[in-house]
Amino acid sequence: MAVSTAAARRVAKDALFDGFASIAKALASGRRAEIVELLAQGERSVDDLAGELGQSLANTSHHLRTLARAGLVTSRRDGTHVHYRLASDDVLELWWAMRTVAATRVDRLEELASGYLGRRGEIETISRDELLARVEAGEVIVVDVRPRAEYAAGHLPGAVHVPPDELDRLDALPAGRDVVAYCRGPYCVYADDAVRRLTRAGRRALRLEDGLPEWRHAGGPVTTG
Amino acid sequence: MAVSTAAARRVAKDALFDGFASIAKALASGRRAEIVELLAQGERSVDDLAGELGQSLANTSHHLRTLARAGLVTSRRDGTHVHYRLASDDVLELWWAMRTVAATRVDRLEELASGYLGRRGEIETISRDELLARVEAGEVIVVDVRPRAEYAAGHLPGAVHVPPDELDRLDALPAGRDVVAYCRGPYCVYADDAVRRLTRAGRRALRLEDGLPEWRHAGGPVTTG
DNA sequence: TCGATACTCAAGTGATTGTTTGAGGATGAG
DNA sequence: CTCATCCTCAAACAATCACTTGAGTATCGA
Repeated sequence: MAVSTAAARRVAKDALFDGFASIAKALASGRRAEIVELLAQGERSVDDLAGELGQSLANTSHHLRTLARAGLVTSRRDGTHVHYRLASDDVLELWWAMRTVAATRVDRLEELASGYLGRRGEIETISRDELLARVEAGEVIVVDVRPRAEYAAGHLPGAVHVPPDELDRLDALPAGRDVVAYCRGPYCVYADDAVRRLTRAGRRALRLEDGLPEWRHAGGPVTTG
Repeated sequence: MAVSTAAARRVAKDALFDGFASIAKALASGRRAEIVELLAQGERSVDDLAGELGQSLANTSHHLRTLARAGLVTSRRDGTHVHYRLASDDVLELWWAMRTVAATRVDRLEELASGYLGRRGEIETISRDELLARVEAGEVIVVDVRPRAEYAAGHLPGAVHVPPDELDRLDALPAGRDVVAYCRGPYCVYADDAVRRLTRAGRRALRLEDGLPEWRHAGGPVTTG
């Protein structure tokens, strides 16, 4: 009797921890991690995501259903489109916790990051608090270099929008002030690309340490539309 | 050239996000999640963990090496024993973030939890702050119901140690004060077992909302030895 | 009603993973 | 040295997973 109770507890405990692990399973794919990072900017349709991921529609749909089954995303239908979004802010925090652990614990991560983002040594960064102060002092021009839909879904007040396929518009920014570019987050290339272009043109340019989702989550002011 | 650059970026981005996902992969097993929960109490030897998990030594070793390869745990040799421990507090926070998301987003989780822990409706809980206040007022007896090694590795100052295989020693606790039991964390049975036993015996007993690792991480006082 | 678009589903394939088994390496005791 | 203990490694199997292909469903506009 005591034996069977212990065995039953074992089975129940395994089932409970398999339940916890189901969350990690859902994130245990680079493609699904990319999806979460994209959905952190706001909701997206399936084929929008498929295009951004460079994956087939069917495969993207499959990944999204895996995330939905785990409870990490929800969907809503709008005509023929289905829009997916993160289920809650907890999911964002989990994703960020994962990113943090990866950055500090995975040996090859720095190498992988610079393989995608390029050498970052030359790129100057600025923290949220510093940026807030310099914005209020009117010292900087803030540039949002994310695609249109993401800018529309929310951006820093007063930010100039320069979508990534029109980076040449950076050349027309009024002179005299430093430029701070931001994008999706610390592992997004857009702001790096912008800062490199501006620096090459002889301007002082910096990138915000992290992206809009982190800014919003930290309670920073955000404008939509 | 622009095409090949875009394709190269795609490959590099996939590799980077596969790097992030490697962390989730390491946690994407109920057995490994149990290992992390156990290591949250302090370092443990391989066969100690194997016994606690109800898994073979070889399999436990294999899981530990998977966690080590992902950078989540480290090991040190002591004679014939190899002791594993969590690599950093970030790992703890990641595990807790995962637990939180699971609790709020996985539909079946409540059911799985009560399958292991039993109905918890009747068990009264107390928060960290409340407990600190009542301890300082001398109003409660605090009982640590974890196994010996974990108590030795750190416990609440003044806590009485009643290991889970000697729960009958609860009957000898001095009367007149409420009893607060704590154990490994919110998904550990030991404190529940203790509270149920005390309640059945007619005493007022509560369980601390979470366990020692959460207490320590929140800056609560901890005694070792 | 018809076609087009956006998405989901099912089946299949190659790759990866969890577990067991059995052998082998490292350490300490005698 | 030999033996026992603790742990790791390699091989092998079934189970699971990622992605593709092709078919099927839902919605909208004409």
